[in-house]
Amino acid sequence: MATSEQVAQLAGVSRATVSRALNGSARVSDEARERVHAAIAALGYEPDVVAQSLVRQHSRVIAVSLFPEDNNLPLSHLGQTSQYFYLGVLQNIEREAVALGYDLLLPSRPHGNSPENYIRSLQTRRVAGAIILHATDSRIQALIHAAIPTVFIDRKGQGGHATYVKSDNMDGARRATEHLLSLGHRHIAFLTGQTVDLAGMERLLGCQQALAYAGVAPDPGLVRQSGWNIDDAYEAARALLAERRDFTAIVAGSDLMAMGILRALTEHGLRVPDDVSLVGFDDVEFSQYTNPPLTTVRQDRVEMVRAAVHRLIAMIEGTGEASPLIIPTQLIVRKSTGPVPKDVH
Amino acid sequence: MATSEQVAQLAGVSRATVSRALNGSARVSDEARERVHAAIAALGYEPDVVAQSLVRQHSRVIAVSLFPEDNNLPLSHLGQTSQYFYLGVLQNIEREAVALGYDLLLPSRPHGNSPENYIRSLQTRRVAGAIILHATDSRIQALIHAAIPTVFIDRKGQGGHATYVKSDNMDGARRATEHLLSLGHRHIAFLTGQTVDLAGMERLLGCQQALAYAGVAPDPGLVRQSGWNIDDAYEAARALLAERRDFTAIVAGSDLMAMGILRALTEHGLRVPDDVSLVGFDDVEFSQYTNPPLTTVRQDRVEMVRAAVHRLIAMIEGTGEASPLIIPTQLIVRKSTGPVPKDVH
DNA sequence: TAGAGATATGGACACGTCTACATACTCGAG
DNA sequence: CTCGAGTATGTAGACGTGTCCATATCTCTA
Repeated sequence: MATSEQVAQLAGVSRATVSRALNGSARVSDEARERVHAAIAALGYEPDVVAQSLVRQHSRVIAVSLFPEDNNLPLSHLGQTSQYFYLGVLQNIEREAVALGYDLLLPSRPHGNSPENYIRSLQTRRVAGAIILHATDSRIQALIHAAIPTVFIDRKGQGGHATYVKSDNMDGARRATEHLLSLGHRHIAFLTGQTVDLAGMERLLGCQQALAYAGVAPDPGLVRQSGWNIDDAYEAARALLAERRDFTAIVAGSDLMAMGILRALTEHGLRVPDDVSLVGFDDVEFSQYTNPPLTTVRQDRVEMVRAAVHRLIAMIEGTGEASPLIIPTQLIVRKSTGPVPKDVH
Repeated sequence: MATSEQVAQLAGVSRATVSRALNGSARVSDEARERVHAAIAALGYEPDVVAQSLVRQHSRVIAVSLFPEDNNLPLSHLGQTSQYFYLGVLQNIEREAVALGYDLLLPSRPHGNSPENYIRSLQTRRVAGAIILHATDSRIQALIHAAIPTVFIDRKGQGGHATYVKSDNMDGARRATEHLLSLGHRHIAFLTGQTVDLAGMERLLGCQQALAYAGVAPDPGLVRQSGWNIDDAYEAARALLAERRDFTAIVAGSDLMAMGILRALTEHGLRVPDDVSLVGFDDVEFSQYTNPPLTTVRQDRVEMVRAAVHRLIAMIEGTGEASPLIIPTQLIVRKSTGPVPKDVH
């Protein structure tokens, strides 16, 4: 591990000149620059990132909060969307950040998970900014209050150094519902995760809005909440079926939930889409492999993450805008939706 | 952000005493220690991790290589096991590492993805060790050659500062095959991913070993390789079916591949398990939700990661053993396997 | 030719922490 | 009382880099 001192010695210049030749902060003669680069190549020198962070008072590191604050839940309970959503998000974050020369950090929290400790751990690591996927309201507030550039994904958090990027959940749910309405469905159930989660509430509202616009009276008995995972949705669907309610279509809060619902319907002897139509949300990779392939609302993960990373870096480097962004969704029609059956069961 | 200087001033001692009181490297009087801790509490002081890393010449940071070296492939082509395997792995790594006070880092590679550049980026960041999931042979060799403590997951890499943790792929495949043999199957096809991948080769060997032990002559025409993803397996299964070969059971190289195969079988009018039995590998969460639920070989991800992190930290801190570990697998019998049909199709 | 201005470079300090060494103090034994 | 051993603490350098400031060199003009 060569140091800039050794480079300077070999090149016959001072360390200051080496530093300038590398960072281009001031003018260096062509001759000196050439000698420095030759020495760097000869020694295989690379600047010590840690020392740079110390003297520059900040590092090119972005903290990522990918898992819930209390990372003790099984993955299947990760959160509002499916767990499988997040690996794709992380991969995209990695690709974008790495291309821009930023490291990703998942910091440890030696003193516990309180918002204050989380902030402090970011500060002592001289993190340049943070991308937050799961966060309680108190952590959101703490991050906004601290002067750390932050972008929230799928959470609304906005302030001096914070902004957010999210999908247009309401519009997506509206489109899913309109799709069902256009197929003739009038009795549409909505099974979602907790509406305390922003996405859950927005998707419910979008669904209700479409019904209202079409002049269909909403039936409160057809709206159910459960956990966002397969099992809970399965149970919720079974409960709904047991009540023998009148419906010909279901909008699910997520693709995973749709899979649980699909299973409950199949076990109950109902065919999809012949007897009941089903729409999911997310467009997880598996959705095209369910039986039947799932009609769903696609979230644009690539664009979501691209926008988040670029907004964060704009905030870090003080260039460009950091306004919130709502990303459009897209209805993907596959085989789980069809015309309303002639004889309502 | 308070510094140790300010703490020292408030406590009426020198910076050295503050440092000693925190790190316990030498004796400090009870009175001084108490005053220091009071000052720390009053100022909300926390040591600067960056400065510590610089002076200590190492940091409590573990680099994680989660994605393929060229992170430009779609997730569905991630590698030998399914992508969904890896989020679980990362979550477990996070939980273990964070509990032990280590940060996780996904380093950027400013100068490209060559093994040398990767090593160098780890060194300049003063990383304490690395956990590697995807790696080419050349990167494995480079890591072993560098003096960075490393644990490979599902790759065999061993040397001075490197060891590995992997599932017992051969035994798992053997068990899966024996399960089919015990159900009466004699014509068993094996569809796997590339056997250049260690796991692919081992699983193939395990399958063949079980056949040999049972005295069943292997049919080379029933062994196929494709990509590890759903689509490629689907195509491979279709090709196999088009050849009208004689088989009553299939062992798939992974659960994802099994899903593609399942689809091909279903489209071909074959029922699972009535006409053909099917076994997967991995026990991805979705496997219990396919139709029918998939019989598969479970890899113990939690134990795998726990062992990897603990081995790495043992190597970093110079305590404990760093021997390779082969983790047992477990056969999970669900509904995709059944007795051999009376009339072979 | 002298002086001004531009340009190139080196010296020295700073970032925040750890630690080897030196120093001051305490206490008991001879 | 003195000396030595043991304990507690302060001083000063080190880690590897960036950058301000001063200095040296060069070029051009009056």
